[in-house]
Amino acid sequence: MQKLSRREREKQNRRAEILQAAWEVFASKDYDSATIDDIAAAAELSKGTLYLYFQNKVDIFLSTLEMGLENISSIIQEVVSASDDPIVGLKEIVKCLLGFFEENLGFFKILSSEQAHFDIHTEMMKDGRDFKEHIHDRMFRNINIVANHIQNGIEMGVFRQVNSQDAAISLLEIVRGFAVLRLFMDIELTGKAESITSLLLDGIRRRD
Amino acid sequence: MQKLSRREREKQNRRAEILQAAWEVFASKDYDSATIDDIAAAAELSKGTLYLYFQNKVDIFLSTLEMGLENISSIIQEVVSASDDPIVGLKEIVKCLLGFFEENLGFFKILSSEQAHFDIHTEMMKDGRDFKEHIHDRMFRNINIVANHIQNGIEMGVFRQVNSQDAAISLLEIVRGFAVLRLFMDIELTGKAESITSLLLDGIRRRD
Amino acid sequence: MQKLSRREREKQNRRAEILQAAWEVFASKDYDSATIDDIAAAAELSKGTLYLYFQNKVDIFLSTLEMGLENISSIIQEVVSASDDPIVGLKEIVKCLLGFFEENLGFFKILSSEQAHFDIHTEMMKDGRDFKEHIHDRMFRNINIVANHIQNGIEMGVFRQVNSQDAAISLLEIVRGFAVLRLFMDIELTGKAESITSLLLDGIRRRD
Amino acid sequence: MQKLSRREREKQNRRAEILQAAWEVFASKDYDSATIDDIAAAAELSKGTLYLYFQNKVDIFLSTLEMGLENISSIIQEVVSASDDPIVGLKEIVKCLLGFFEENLGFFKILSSEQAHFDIHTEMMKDGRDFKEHIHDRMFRNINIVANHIQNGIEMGVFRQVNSQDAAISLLEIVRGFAVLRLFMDIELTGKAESITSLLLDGIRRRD
DNA sequence: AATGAATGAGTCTTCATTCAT
DNA sequence: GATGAATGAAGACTCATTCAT
Repeated sequence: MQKLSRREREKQNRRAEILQAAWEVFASKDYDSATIDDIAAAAELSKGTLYLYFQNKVDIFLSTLEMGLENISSIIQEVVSASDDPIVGLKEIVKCLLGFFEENLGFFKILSSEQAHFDIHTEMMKDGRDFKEHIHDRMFRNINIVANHIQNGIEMGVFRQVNSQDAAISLLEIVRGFAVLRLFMDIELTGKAESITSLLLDGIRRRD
Repeated sequence: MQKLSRREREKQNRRAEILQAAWEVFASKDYDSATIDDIAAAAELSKGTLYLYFQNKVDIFLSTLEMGLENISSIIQEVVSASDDPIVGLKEIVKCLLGFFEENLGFFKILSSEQAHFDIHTEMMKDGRDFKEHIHDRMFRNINIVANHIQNGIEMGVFRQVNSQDAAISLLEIVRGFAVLRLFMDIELTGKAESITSLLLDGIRRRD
Repeated sequence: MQKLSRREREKQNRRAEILQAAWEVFASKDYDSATIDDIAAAAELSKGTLYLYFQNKVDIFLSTLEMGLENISSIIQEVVSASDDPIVGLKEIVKCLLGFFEENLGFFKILSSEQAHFDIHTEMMKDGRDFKEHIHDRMFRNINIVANHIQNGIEMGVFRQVNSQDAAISLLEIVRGFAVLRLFMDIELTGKAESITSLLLDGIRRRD
Repeated sequence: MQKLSRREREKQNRRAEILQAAWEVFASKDYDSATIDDIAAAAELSKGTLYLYFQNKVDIFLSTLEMGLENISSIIQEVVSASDDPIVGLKEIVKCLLGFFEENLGFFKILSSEQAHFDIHTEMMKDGRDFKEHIHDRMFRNINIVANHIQNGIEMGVFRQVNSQDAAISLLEIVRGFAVLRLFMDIELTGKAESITSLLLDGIRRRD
């Protein structure tokens, strides 16, 4: 059992290595432009070997996506856990996400472009349905971490009685939106943190 | 000259027909999944005919996108023009956009998924550079119509001194974000108008 | 009948115009690279019109070739007729052919490249067989004009008893060969006349 | 290293097999008429496999040509090396070339028809320029082997002071020319050796 | 007679996937 | 477990030819 366990561990490591390679490839190319050969080359493995660890190309792709979503989760979770003040926490979330996207523009590109086509891709897998839900779960987990943070602020009396999930979605989408623009315009992403946070906290309506 | 003009008009009509067909196809499939045959079939024309009206597949795609962006422009512009009260106007913009996306979920899918890959796609065309800027212009036009509306509100003293372009981007991205969710969850998109507007206007911070 | 005859004449003229355009196109492109559109554009006519004067692409091509072969015939015939001295005449033939090829490198390219594939091309026409023989007749006419000139020289006792047709073929092929080289090397074609004539007249064996 | 060497050898063999198949296909069809499918079928391989050994169709074609030119080189070189007497050697060269073309009418067809279009074809390859020069080198190598033989004869005092390269070109083109005729007429190619050699050695001018 | 819009068969090329070694 | 040669289905694009106007 010890031996089997080591085997298992090695298998997991190899899988992680491949995903890391895939991450790099998908960061620079379209899903369709990226080839299995590209990934194999990046992983310094042969094409055939990839099929020992993944069902097919979609499997690799969705697993990469999953990994990315989990990374985001970790980051947000960490920030949330570290903050006592809901307002400071919110600012930190925005800042961290902007930073993460800035550093991982490539991956973020995938996330943005494929989000809307999950259904197509997941249908290409044998157990696609499960995978689809799995990815959705990951996405909602991110939303919910933020929503919980906001809910917490509401309960503490710092935030008003908004729909915390809607607010969380809004936050995440605004950040995503600026990151997309970053692909075209020469804006400094992290420089937008202030402006975004201000909008989220106080809106645009004037109070006398 | 009359005759020439008719020819020209017919050519434009045929082009529009093809774009309409392409719109339908791209609404249901990935850029890569959609084939020229699909579009030809939808347009009830032969493959070769498409190439009389467009350079290549990318040309068809980007032209479709352009058409969609112009549709959005018209809608926002119309709403903005019709409203005297900045706050009411803002509510209307959100409501209309949600409605448009609800009705054109397919197109919106394209917009979301390919936005991040414009550069790749535009590079595939001979005069791609021009096209790239062209599409970007269209995107920014949408942003600016909303930004101008907000700026107007600021000048009228109804909105506070926010960065109007950042606010416009936020508005558009929030709407887009909810539309993406609509693809997965069974939410009523237009029902979110109230919640979104409230957030945009007053933020989440509590005022006593 | 007068009217018909004018019609007929006009038809021939139009045909000739098209062939002239085709000549120019085939001079710069492969048979396969040259498109009907190219020829139509060069002739300043519409695609469809070409089909009123020719069966199909192969017909245009072979007719162009025929025209070219007839041009060569005329040139050689003229030189031969003008010369009394067989040796001077031979020199003139070589010089004129080199000049013609130099001026019509494009056409000569076609001649060289398609010569070997006549069979394939002629098979593509309904009455291809006739055409094939027709073209061959034209080729042999060229050979025979030169052969007759040589035969004449033999009978005059100026040339020795060689097989005059073989000699004619040799002459024509040497000229053709240098013209092919001209496509690659920077040689002055007409400058080779002396060298070629000398070889043809006296060979390479040394006489003491 | 032994194993690697075997791999390498097998790869070369497979390449050679494909070229052999291509040789046969190109012998019976135009460059454009011959399809990748034809070659794959002849090689008893799948289409895709060809692309593991060659960049594209042009690459296959030019490589086939290269092989053919090298075959000719070998033949001429062998004959030249074996002969002490320049005159006998010259006769042998003519005889051997006629024999080779007789046996390889198909290849010779390619050589003749595409010679004039090298430039077009080589431009279709990524490293086309190199290839172009490469093929030209091969062509001139053939010319030069013969030219050297003649030069040798001149130095031995057997041939007169002709331009040896021009003479070599003439020889090769005459042989080529007869081979073209062989495609149309029912002549026995090898039977022409005597006549050709006589012309080359002594020309057509009568000596008393 | 002239046009040129429409056609669709035909080809190269790519690439995910398999399987013998 | 790892390899990479072989496969073949699939798709963008071209262009000779037709035909309604």
